Parts: sequence; C-alpha cells; structure tokens
Amino acid sequence: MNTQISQTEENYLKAIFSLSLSQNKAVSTNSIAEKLNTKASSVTDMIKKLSDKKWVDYVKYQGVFLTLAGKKIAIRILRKHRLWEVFLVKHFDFTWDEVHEVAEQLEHVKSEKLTQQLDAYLEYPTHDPHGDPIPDEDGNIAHHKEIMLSAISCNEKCTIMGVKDSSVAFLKYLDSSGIQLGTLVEVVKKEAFDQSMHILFEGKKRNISQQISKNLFVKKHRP
Amino acid sequence: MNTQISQTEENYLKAIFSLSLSQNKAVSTNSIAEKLNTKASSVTDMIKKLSDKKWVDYVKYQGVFLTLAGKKIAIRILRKHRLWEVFLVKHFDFTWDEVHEVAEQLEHVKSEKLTQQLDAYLEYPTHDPHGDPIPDEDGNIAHHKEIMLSAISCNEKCTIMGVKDSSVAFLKYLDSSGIQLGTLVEVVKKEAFDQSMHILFEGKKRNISQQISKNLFVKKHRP
DNA sequence: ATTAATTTTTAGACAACTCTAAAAATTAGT
DNA sequence: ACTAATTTTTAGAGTTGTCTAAAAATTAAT
Repeated sequence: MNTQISQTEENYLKAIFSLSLSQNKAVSTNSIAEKLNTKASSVTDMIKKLSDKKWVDYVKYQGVFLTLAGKKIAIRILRKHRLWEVFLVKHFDFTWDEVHEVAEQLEHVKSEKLTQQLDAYLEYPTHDPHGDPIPDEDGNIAHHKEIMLSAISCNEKCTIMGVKDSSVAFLKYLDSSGIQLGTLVEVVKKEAFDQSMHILFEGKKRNISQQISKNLFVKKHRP
Repeated sequence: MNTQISQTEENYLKAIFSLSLSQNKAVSTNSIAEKLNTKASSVTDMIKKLSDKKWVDYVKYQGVFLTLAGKKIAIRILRKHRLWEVFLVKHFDFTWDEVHEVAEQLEHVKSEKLTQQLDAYLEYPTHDPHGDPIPDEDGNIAHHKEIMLSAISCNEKCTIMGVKDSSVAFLKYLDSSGIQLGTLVEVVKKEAFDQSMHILFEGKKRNISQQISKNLFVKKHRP
C-alpha cells in the first residue's frame, strides 16, 4: 500500500470533513460526489482506499466518518488553504472572491516549514478573508459563527463576521453592496411575506433577500 | 486530446529545456530519463504525447527539440520556480539548499496573477538564490554565467556569481566554507597534479578541489 | 408489508503515467 | 564493413482515478 497521500485523497478528506461539520450523521456517498463534482461510483472506490488507509470508518451503504487520523489531515489542509487565502489578500492584492481557486492549489504544497513560516509571516491570523476560522498548529478550530443575519430581530444591531456561501457570485454581490467583514448592520424592518429585510449600514439603507441574510454570519451587539 | 497541461508534462518540458541548454543537439531519451529518475520507455511514451501536442519536435531514435510553444511553457515554469526560490529565501527564512524541493511544488501552481504579484512583491529580481537568471514575463533570460572558477588564473580576482551544481550537499559545503554569491575570491596557487586551487577570500585561505572550482560561476575582475 | 423510488455498490472499461522484458535501430570498435 | 555494445522503441502489464450501466441494498410511500 502506498503510504504517501495524493492530492485527490486530500481533497476527498477535506470534502468529507466539511460535510461532517453540518451534521452528525455519517457522510453519504452522494453528498461527497456532489461536492467534488464526480460520480457516486468514483466516490465508493475512493472511500474504500481511504478506509484501507484508516482515514475513514466505512460501513457499506451507511456512509463514512473521518477517523482521528483522517480529521487531522483534513484540518491540516484546511489550515493551509485559509492561511494562503489570508496571504493572497493581504500581500498579493487578491480579492476575497479570487483567492479560493489559487488556495485550492497552494493547500497541497507539502512543507512543514512553509506552513509555519506562512503562519508567522501573517502574524498568526485567526480568520480567513471570508471570516472562517483558521485551525492552529494542533488542529484546534475556533467556532463562533452560529448566528445568521436572518435571525436578527428588528432594531437590533450586529457585525458581519463571515459568509456561509463563499461563491464568487455571492462575494461579488456583497462587494457591490458595500458589505464587508466587520460592517456594522442594523435591522430596520423585516417583510413577513418573503423574509427579506431592510438594513442600515454606513448610513446606507438596503433591502436584502432571505437568501442573502441566511448566508451572513453575524455577532449580535449587546442590547 | 486533453488541452490542459499536467504537472508531469510540465516537468518533462522543463527537463528537456534544461538539457537543451548545455548542448545544441537533440535531447536524447536516456538523458531525459536520467534527469527525471524514470525509465527510457516511459520517456518515449511521454515524448509521443508532447509531440502530439506540438511542444516538441520528435524524430524516432533521434531525440527531441522543444518547439517554440514548448520552450515558452518550460521558461514560464522556470520563471515561477526561481521566483518562488527568491521569495522563500527572502521572506520565509529558507536557506539556498532548502528551496528547491518546495519550489518544485510551487512552480506548478497555475495563476497568472499569482506569478505577477510574486514578481512585483520581490521587486522584479533578476537572479535566484543560486545565481541563476530569472526569465522575464516575455521569456527573455539573461545569460552571463560562462566562466568557471576553475578557469581563473593565478593571482586573478573574481566574484562568485552562481553555482552549476545546486545539490543540497554542494550548497551545504559552500555554506560551511563561507562561500556565498558575491564573495570576492583571489586565486593564489593552482596544483598541477590534481587541479586543486588555493584561494583567498575574506582574509581566509582555503584549498578547493577541481570538483568545487568547476561548479562555481564567477565574474572576472578587470586586471 | 409490499411495491416504488432512491442511493449505493459492483463490473467492466478507459486515460494518464509508470514499469519490465524483448525487439529494433543506431553507434562504436576493430 | 561487420560485429558488438548501446540506445531507443514496442509490447504487455500495473496503478490511480475516473466513468457508464447494471445490480443490490436501503428508504419512502401507500
């Protein structure tokens, strides 16, 4: 058995990790296939390989869980991905909607020293440009992104902390609206019929659909 | 036919380019195999693929030449490799014997913007940490590294400009000897029987074998 | 509880890249 | 020029990762 990990294997572990965060059931074959734009049969094949390498626990027809070893690898890649994103935005003039594609490549570069130096160079950032937490060297991830803007009540104030959907389209929409991480937002009014909300930020008023408000993580201000 | 270039293809083009620099004959199958630590039969297969894609001119049993398109790709990768080497040494505390392995990975990251930003960030460097010239955006490469230290006569002075052998072992030997790029060296005496030479630099005297002096590029000082 | 719909797995095949062993072509030696 | 040595190519096969189509298992629906 090959002991070295391939980029493909890394991508599978990362996908499984990401899917396992939003649920506490086993991760299904189909959901992995969808996430990786591949076919269920390919996923089954790969799962067997990952299972042989003890990176996932697999029961036929029941989906997979990451083992501790698998989770460790996934988090290490996630860490590299997010560190590179910070780097690209901070030093290479990339916008938050441009970084993902390049970080997807950079995350697979194997060098302990490179990752450590990157981390130090950026002065140990805790969050990437989308507000997602960066795991530390031991794999600990800060989790605080529970509240969505959609859950904020009328007249309450909050700060934009992160995006759930980090697609290029959504990020560009936010840019064009002037919404950034750290933006202070006040909910002025909520429409009952479509859950859209009127918000106030930086003196501007704007109506945003539920699709938007459900994809923005916020920190509530104490009342 | 797949239009996207693979990392393997990139590595073959790079190897062929590098081999073609030290000769003006066609590059032989065996030399490529040796360079890439693979077998001649694998090389033949890949050469056919590269030939189909019009990146090399190939005549059976006669070896290959890079086409213009092939050369362009090879130079682009070389450029990225050397830019990353500069970056790692300058900003990430890597030594000149550590950079190669990581740059071998980073050179395959595909992003025009990344390369351009990297170049700008480093303020358009002309040489990598081993003294090798960095191709510019149009693929032009400065060539000036013709003279080896071994060709310098007694009592002549010169400056170390680059290394021919950039293996970890050689680079570490140079570090331990205190020889760096830019070091001013005077040839004191040459031993006829083994071509070793006595050199003087930074007040230190040292005897170096021909193997060493044949792997150091120098710039002669005007007499 | 049995059928229907969905999900997952298997079987067989293909593309990229690699290898070993044998055949073919080239080059070198006398 | 002819044999010997070397280089290169071909043939056949293995690995990784992918796919389609069909079979098997699970889940949902009545």
